[in-house]
This record gives sequence, structure tokens and C-alpha cells, in this order.
Amino acid sequence: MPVNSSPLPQARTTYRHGGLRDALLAAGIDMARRGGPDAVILREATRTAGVSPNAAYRHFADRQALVLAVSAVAQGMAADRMEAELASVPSTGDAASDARRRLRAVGSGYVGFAREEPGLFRAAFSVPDDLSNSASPDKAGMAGLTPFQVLGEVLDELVAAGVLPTERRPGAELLAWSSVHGLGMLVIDGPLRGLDDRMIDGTMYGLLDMVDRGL
Amino acid sequence: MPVNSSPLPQARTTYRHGGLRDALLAAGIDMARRGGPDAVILREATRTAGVSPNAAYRHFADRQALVLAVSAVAQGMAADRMEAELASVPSTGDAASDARRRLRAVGSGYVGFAREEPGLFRAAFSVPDDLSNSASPDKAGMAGLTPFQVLGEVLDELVAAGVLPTERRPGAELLAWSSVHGLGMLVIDGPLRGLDDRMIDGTMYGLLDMVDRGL
DNA sequence: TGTACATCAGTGAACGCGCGTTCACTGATGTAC
DNA sequence: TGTACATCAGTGAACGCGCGTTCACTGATGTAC
Repeated sequence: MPVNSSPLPQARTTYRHGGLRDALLAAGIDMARRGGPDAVILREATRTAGVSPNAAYRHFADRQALVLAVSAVAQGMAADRMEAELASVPSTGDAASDARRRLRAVGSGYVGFAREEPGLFRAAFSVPDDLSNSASPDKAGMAGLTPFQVLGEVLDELVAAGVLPTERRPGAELLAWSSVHGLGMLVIDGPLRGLDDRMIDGTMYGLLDMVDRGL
Repeated sequence: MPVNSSPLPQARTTYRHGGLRDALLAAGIDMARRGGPDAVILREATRTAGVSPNAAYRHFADRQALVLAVSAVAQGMAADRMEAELASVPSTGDAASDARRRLRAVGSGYVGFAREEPGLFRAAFSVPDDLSNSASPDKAGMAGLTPFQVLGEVLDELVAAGVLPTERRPGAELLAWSSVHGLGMLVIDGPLRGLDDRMIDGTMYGLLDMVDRGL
């Protein structure tokens, strides 16, 4: 049984961390998951990474920069959730009804993400940002698309299938998005917080009906 | 010119404040207006009222109780804003088109409140509460109705006018509400923050069209 | 192949900040007799 | 009408808390010659 076969790691193990940026980001995501963007604490991220507090400033300009990085990752996760729901929609051969089903899937994926990961949802979509950055690749999911782009693609399918009149296509993202975003926020953070799952489901399907009819 | 005609007020002027609860609430509303519910600071409220920090505990159990009181007042203000918009809708004699116009007014009043008073809007609708309290009188505006009730009344008018089928009336509040709430949140706190006023207007009218068609 | 050197990811210590909340208290006011 | 007393809205002092950020530094690593 070899003793001291390797140098004792107690002294200065962490001097060269290696993946500190990633470690801080992972810690930030974890905190956001549990408490939303306000729960992202710089010092705690460094503690988790086993590093002194100021080491974070090698990788992020300030706390806000870390929060924005967390937000971008969370948006990618939302995109993944939406894509997953999309992938579960079987194709029937009828382009029109397929496209409509796919729009609903995007919506229920979005609300699903809000319900399953409220903290990350708020980190993703309640952090000051700009629509002009909504296609930035750091917010993309595994398929390479941001949530905004996933929605846009399905809306294009609706136009191609003749369901959505071309003249109503511009800005349609914002209308569909507003509806599901509002439901998500009311459910996780607002007065709809107390609703049980079945009522939320019902409201969500009603909302998707409304968007389907009204868009 | 009388000197010392009245006792100097420097010593212990504030010993019996009188309206401390109201003063703290007013200070809280002011802070929420400028920075949302998180910006409501108990100690600062007492400073504004000219009173020692712990005096607040005579009137509010803790900070959260003050925030909830602020939230209730802000909801009343939202109701007022919606009623004001409603009052500006002329009646044409055609019950159906009147009711539809009034629904739009409720929606644009809600979004208007979000845009004009983002801090109070978040205090009103992003503070953990329960739908079951949404008719509680402390959240009512000057007309005695809460925002939820204002919306409900107009939806009833839509049913009475034969625009909204009775079977779609239950839960219709939540659908209309989600849509405008989402737009409000995206605009003041999310990725639509950068949009200029004209684009927001356009999106809002498009959204109201969508709700009108789809509800 | 060895050496000098620049780079830069980390350290350690400290600053300034203000919060919410609790404790034991004081003394002005209203009320009962 | 005067007095004793209970009430309770305020005071003053303190506790414990942890944050973000800056400063001057150290020493492991990679690179040029």
C-alpha cells in the first residue's frame, strides 16, 4: 500500500485552475436554477470553484458579465427544450396541420421550460438585453438556434403551408412570444403561482388555441 | 418680527408621528416606482419618514409585509389606468363592437401602465401572490375593482353582446391577461427593452388584434 | 538543449457598504374612577 | 375635575451578515533565442 506515492495535494492545489471560467459559469447556472438571476453571487461562484474571490475578475469584467453569460446559456437550454417538444410532433403529411401543431409545440415547450426551470427561465428572459442580440450564437441551443429563431422557423413553416398570411408574418414572433411569456411569468412569479398543474395545463392549451386562431 | 413665538421643533418632533404607516407605505411606493419591488428598503422608508429603523415594526411585520402592501396599492393604480382607458372609449350603440373596443382598451391600459410605470408594474404583478386573492379589495382602484375584475367585467360584456361564446368565457381572463402581461414584461424587463415606442405600439395593436380574433 | 524572460492566472488582505431584525427601554396619550 | 394607570408608538444601541470590488503581489507556464 503505497504511502506518499504522489505529492500531497494539500498545498496550492488550485493555483492553476485550468477551467475556471467554465467552473464559475457552471456555479452561476446552478445558483440561477435555484433562485433566478438575482441569486447569482460572484463570491459564491468562486467559493464553489475553490478559488479566491477576486480570481473571478480574470474571466468576467464584473458580476453583471457573469449573469449575462448565465442568461445566454439559459436561453440555449430553453431552445433545447423547445426543440425537444418539436421533435415529438409526428409528421402527418398535411403541411398545414403539421405547421400548426409545431407552433403549439414551440409554445408548450417554452411554457414547459418556465414551469420546470423557473429560475433559469427568469435568468434567460428577465435579464436586460436587446432584441437585436436575440440571434447571437451564444444563446443558441444544441441545434444552433436561439429560442427566437426556433419560433421564427416554425412561423415560416406556417407561411409556407398557407396558414399564416404573408402580410401578418412580420413581427409575428413578438405576438406569439408575448402570450406564452406572459403565462410563464404569471405562473412562476405572479398571481397565477398558486394554480395547480391541471389548471395551468388547461390555461396553456386555451392560450395556444387562442394564438392559433388569432395570429 | 416674533422670535421664539412657537416652541422650537428641533427636539423630539417626530415622537408621535401620527401617520407613520401611511408615510412608510408612501415611501415604499416611491422606491418601487423607481426600482421595482426589490428596491423597497425598509430602513430607507423609515429614514424618509424621519423615524428610527425599528419603528417600522409597529406597522409591518417585516419587510415583505411592506412590499405586499406596496404591491396592493400598485395593483389599484393599474386598475385606475385601465379604467381611464376604458372611459375614453365612446359608445357607438353597437354592443358587439363596443365590447370589443372596450377589451382592447383594457389591454392597452394594462400595457400602458407597464410602460409608464415599469417599477410599479413589477411591484404589482411580479410579487408572489395568489389568484385567489385577486379580488381582494385592497388591490382595487378608485372604482372599487381590481385589475382582474376590470378585465372580467369587459369579458362579460363580450359574452352579453354575443361576441364571446359562453363556453369560452371561463378562464378567458387568464388568456387575455397572459398576452398583455407577456408584452409588458418583455418590453420593460426583457429582450424587447430596446424597441422604440412606435414598434412597441405596433406590436401592441397586433397583439390586441390577435386576442380579439382568437379569444 | 538550456536559459532568460514575458505573460497572466491566481493569491491575500482590505475597503466600504448597508441591510433586516431584535432587545430593553421611555414617555406621550387616552381612559377609568 | 383630578389623578392613577395601562397602552403602545416611538427610541437607541447593537447583532450578524455577506456582498462586490480594488490593490499590490507571486509564481507556474509557454516561448524565443
